[in-house]
Amino acid sequence: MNKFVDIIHQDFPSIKVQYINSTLIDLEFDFEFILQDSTVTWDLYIWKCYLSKFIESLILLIIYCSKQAIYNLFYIKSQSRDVRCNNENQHKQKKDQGKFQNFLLQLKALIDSFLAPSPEPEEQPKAQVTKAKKQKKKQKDPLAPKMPKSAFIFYFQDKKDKFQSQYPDLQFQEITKLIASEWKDLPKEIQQVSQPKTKQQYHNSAEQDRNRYSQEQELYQSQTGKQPNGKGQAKANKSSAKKEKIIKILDQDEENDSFGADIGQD
DNA sequence: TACGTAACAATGGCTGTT
DNA sequence: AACAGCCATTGTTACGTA
Repeated sequence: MNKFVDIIHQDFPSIKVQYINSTLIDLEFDFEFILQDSTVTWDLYIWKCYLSKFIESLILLIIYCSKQAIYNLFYIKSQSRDVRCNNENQHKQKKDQGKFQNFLLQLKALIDSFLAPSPEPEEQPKAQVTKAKKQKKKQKDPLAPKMPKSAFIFYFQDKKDKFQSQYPDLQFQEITKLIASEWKDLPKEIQQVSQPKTKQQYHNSAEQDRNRYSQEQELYQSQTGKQPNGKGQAKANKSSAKKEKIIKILDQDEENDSFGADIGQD
């Protein structure tokens, strides 16, 4: 809360901040405080700058304050005050001020709708989801073929022992994080000829396992008398086609890399 | 049919339940 | 004591919904 107030003071020194209690604050300011700064040329750019600052502060407000505090913010007491500015800019300033007021009114409407009583979150769906998960787990046929291992899983199996011996005190979850981190950095190593195994090789292993899964799935379906799942199969085919497309694009990108300078000169 | 999301693949240690 | 489930990750598959 204090951080928010500090930022409000810094960005909007004309705003008076008053605590009502530990969670509610009352803000009082007039729209014309911005216009008081005679050094500012009042154009749309500056207006946008102030607006972005204001929105930034609003976001902080949402983080630090309760909904009620946000509501209080928009009970703004606008005071009429003489604006010391050039006559030629006065009309534009009033117009921009109107825009700003409209913005605040729209924002207030938004906040009002946000604050409208919403139905209490029902815990029942969550329980149903959990139950559904358990039911689905129970329904899994032990004779059904195991799902194919992904490239990451192959990499995980390959690196697990190395990381465990290297960091014997680390918990397994932490080791998993390390392996995942190294997996993300792996593409950089693809270009190194000396690298024993590249990411592509793990993807190849995964591709082989997918083929294994397809064959076992067909066999399983013929043995159990179940009709092939058209939807799942179609999706799998689509996924495979999508992957091939991505690989093609990547290959194309590699080829284009040598012409990158030409592309950049559009 | 497209999209979103849960489940699952591997792994070992830990925790909770029976 | 034995067993089940969770954690942590990425990538793929299965399934439900609009």
